[in-house]
Amino acid sequence: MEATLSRKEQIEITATSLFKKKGFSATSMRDLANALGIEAASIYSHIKSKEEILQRVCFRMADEFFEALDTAEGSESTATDCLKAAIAAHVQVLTKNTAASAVFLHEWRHLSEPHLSTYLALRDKYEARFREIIRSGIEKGEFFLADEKFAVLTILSGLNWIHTWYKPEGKMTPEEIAENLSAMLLNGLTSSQELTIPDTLTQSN
Amino acid sequence: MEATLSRKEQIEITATSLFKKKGFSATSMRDLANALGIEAASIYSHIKSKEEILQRVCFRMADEFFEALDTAEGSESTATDCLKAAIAAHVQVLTKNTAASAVFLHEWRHLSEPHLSTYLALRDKYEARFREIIRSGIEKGEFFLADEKFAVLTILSGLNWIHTWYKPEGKMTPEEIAENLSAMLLNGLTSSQELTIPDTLTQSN
DNA sequence: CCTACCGATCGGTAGG
DNA sequence: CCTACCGATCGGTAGG
Repeated sequence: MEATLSRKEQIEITATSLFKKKGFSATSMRDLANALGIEAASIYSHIKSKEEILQRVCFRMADEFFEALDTAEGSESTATDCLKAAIAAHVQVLTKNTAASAVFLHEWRHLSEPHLSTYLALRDKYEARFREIIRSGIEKGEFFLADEKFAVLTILSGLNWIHTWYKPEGKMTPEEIAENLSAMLLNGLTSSQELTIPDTLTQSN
Repeated sequence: MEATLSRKEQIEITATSLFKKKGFSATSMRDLANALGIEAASIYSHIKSKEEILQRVCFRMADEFFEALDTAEGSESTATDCLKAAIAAHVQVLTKNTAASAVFLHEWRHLSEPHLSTYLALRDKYEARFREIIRSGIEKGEFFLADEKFAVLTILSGLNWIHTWYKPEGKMTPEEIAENLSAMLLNGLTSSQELTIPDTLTQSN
């Protein structure tokens, strides 16, 4: 599997993992070089700057989130099913690469302009898609709430902790995680639509 | 108001705000000195190290969260009311000081040992208190879910984005925010227990 | 991909 | 609270 990775891809993957663990600012190019087994100066034959790595990770992840959402929104009729599909799509992307997800969610503020503004605009566009799903659900009488923006941010925030503990070898599949989250967020704790989920989760931290 | 603050408190408050905006690692002592209008070396007459500031903020916030939870849990009978009170208490602490909350939630990983382990143990203890509320609610037939740990992390994650946009002069009070969040998390989007909340929120970012 | 190196900046100390 | 300064480390370049 690793044999087919270019040096540039290896650098990106290793950097992403370090950025997740220590944060972008606290990760030095010498840390990265050390993890790769080369000298710091050698990294610059493959990338232009430390920030370029961050940019590539952030915007690649943004692409993936939009692509997953496009597919999810395509075929659903009710707002409820559409939201469930959007949640499942979001969880799929988060679990597919937890390190890149963590960097996307937490390290974007170290982007310089104009990349920072681009990033924030993309994020707002993504949230707007969710807002529209909620709004249409309210209109159709499927959802009951006063404020779409508030609801969307609560939902996304309720999904975006998954990267902290998810491991592919854990007991829950991404599909099961998505179902569980949809059930909690759509029906709440007090609804009796219980789910059958293994009660042992992969430990966080 | 500011007149009664000691220099040490001024340093802590200014540092907290910078740590929130730029992150702990990307904030230099010269940034901090500049914001205070003094020389970097002068800061060290009041504090021992940069990390000491982070430690003080993190553990003071931990204290506040526990204290608020103690009060909340004191007087409630049903698990539902207890959870609502715990959510309201958590939101109160988050909104009382958004900068310190952001540092508490996101910068703790820059703590060195043994502080890091202490921090993680405290966080687990806090989460365990929520788990116990949920567990007792399941036992009493108030809540329906398969996994307390998963539920608690989703709930807390659904609350912990508030510091990114809350401003005291905004349209929603902390009490209204807490009610809104309790309604979403306990009843879900599909329940018709609608709330009357101003539909204009303080803008995020 | 390496050696050799750059200027800038880091957290922090000495001594007043 | 300041001046003066420390050794270490930073991101990055030159030249091979």
